[in-house]
Amino acid sequence: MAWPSAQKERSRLQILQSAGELFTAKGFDSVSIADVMTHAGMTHGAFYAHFKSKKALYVEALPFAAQRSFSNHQRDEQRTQQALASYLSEAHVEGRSPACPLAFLVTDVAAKEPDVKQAYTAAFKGFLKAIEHGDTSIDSQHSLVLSAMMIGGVAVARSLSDPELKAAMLAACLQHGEQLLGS
Amino acid sequence: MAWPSAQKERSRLQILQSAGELFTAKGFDSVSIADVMTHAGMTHGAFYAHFKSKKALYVEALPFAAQRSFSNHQRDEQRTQQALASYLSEAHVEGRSPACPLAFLVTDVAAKEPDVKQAYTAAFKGFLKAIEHGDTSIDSQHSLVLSAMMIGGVAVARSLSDPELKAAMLAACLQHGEQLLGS
DNA sequence: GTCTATACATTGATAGAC
DNA sequence: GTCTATCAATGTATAGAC
Repeated sequence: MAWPSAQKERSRLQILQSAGELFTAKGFDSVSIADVMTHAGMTHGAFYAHFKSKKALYVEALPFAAQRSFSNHQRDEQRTQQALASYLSEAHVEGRSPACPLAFLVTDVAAKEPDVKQAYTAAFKGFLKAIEHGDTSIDSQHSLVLSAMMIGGVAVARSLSDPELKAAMLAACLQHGEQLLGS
Repeated sequence: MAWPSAQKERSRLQILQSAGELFTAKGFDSVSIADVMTHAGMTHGAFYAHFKSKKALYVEALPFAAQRSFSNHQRDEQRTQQALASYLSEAHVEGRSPACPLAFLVTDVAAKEPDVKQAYTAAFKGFLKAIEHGDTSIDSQHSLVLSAMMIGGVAVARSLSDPELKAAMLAACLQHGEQLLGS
């Protein structure tokens, strides 16, 4: 068997990047393969030279987007407090910074096949590790609480039509999160 | 204009009930009108005598399902601690008790039209009120944190493939929630 | 490997009989 | 008001030319 050419690898990454953005922003079902491919600069026929199905793409795009989001919100190595504020910001909720699929796709994943849930679970464990290995000390129980509040806070904020309530939600979660990190 | 007959009203409620269950369990896009109508004991052609579109049904089914879930998890009037435990239970996550659309559909609503988000927002405000008007005292900031943690905890738990992590998540949120209610 | 074209299934919504 | 039948649109996946 031959290796994939460098060009093929580039196309593949383009597709993953495109899918990560679009799935996270609009949800799996609301994005067509044609959407993904157009946004990646190709036509939809080329898709199946890289992935065997739309679901297979989802399983790979989810951790890909998670990685991108993590390294963005946590860009200063391990400054956990900074990462918390960045995560619970309006910029994140509005999608102006690379969005976290753990928050944007929680519900989306729930009713899907086991391998999709496994991809989510793996990414979530990475999320927990990042919280626990930061520059502040937190036990595993509180890291679970913190993650639920961060993901829930962002997800709920995103679904609210009332701007003030949205802002209040993010502020309350941020403040409580700082408390959890400082205990 | 004439009133709706009692029979029409019954059919309408059947549809709302069916849609509430199915949308909450599988998400809006994964459920067809035919699914809803079959589950309601009718054929899909009859749908448009009651609602003008699938989206219009969503806007009505969401608060309908929320109401049903609330009164179930909070069946003993205002015993907030009990309601918390019921909400953060595996039975709820597995969908064995009437599921809360606020948790099961957070992500689903986010990318949809403003009126859908308004329906979600209204239901969420009801959720907050229920927390604040319970038998324990909690300020509005902590009720926001608690709601984010409850919704996030249930939503994340539902998307995890690892049973132990799922149980740990629910247990951690429950314990911290009791703490929040008792301060 | 990427393109255009198309097969095939699903589904939201409408039409007309009863 | 509910039924059966059907239209029109969308979207996954495949086929074949380049």
